[in-house]
Amino acid sequence: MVSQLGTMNVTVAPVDKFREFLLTKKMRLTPEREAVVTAIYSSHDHFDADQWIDSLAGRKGSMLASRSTVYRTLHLLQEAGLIRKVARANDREVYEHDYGYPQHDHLICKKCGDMIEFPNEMISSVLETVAKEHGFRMSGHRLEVEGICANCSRPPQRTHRKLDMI
Amino acid sequence: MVSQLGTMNVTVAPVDKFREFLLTKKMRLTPEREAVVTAIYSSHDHFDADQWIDSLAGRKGSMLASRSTVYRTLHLLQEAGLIRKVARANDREVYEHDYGYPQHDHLICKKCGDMIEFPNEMISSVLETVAKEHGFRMSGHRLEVEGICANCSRPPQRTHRKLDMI
DNA sequence: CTACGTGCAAAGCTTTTGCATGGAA
DNA sequence: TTCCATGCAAAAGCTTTGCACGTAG
Repeated sequence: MVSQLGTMNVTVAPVDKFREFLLTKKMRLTPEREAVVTAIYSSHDHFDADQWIDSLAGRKGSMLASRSTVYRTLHLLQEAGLIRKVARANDREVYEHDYGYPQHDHLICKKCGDMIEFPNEMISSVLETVAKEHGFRMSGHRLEVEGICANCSRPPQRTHRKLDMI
Repeated sequence: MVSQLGTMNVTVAPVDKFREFLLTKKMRLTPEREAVVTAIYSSHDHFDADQWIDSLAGRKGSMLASRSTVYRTLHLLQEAGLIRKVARANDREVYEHDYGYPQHDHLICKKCGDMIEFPNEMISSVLETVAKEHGFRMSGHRLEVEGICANCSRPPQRTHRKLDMI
């Protein structure tokens, strides 16, 4: 059957893929692990551990997963190929979905911190060539392009407020 | 006059460039800062903070620069464009010279940790195109290609010892 | 005399780990 | 019963920072 997740070009939902992965390691898809996966796949934004710790372990009464479990699950999800580290911001690892979405890298604005995705077929093919030349078995890459985004490099021109006519 | 540093294609020695940079910030090239620069530029290997802390702050009697100073100087050297972060290994930032050497990126073996440099003109030009398309003012990039190096991917074939014939 | 620098030690932060408890098979 | 998992709290480990003292100009 086909996935009901419109934008994704996969047939197996992330949670299911994760379950499969866990099976191969004799591990279980616990409610906690499921909560983490669900949370992470509820949106396609970049994220770091803390975000989910806040929302999953934050509320005292109804904890969905503890800090430790979030971290532990993040590792598992990486192994499973469901997420990957894309950058490092504020001393935290930044992750993103790595399943069901086209390959891309990021332009990172060092002023506003915005991360702009761009497709990386060109780069991948260059890297494959390079790797082959070196007898290097490439398994992945991480490319952070640093600079100032269009918005932030606009001249002083005060940040558009309601009324912009003097 | 021309640099006496054979392999480098610069006319101003690193230390001097650093001094110039410091001047623009009303800072001084202290003996400690000089020691750090000298140490770092004594070889072209990749390095992390700890390496220099060990060798500069290690000996009790004759400390050349303290832990704090090494870290502080590393930041300055980055600002000055003399070094750059290239990767992250063992939870430490890995730096390399970023002055007087041709642009390149790295293939990083996740087995032995070896870092293989390769020229990146192709990649840079792709990135410049991409950046332009997004009105992004690129100032640099960091590319880590992960995989297994030729050496490590060779079949079991025991690591060549002295006698390799049975 | 004033501003810049340094070393020391303590603090900061994210991420990891040890341990006792709890639950699925 | 036997593992696999979790939460809590403490530990780890790199890097940063506050502070008091020195010292170049």
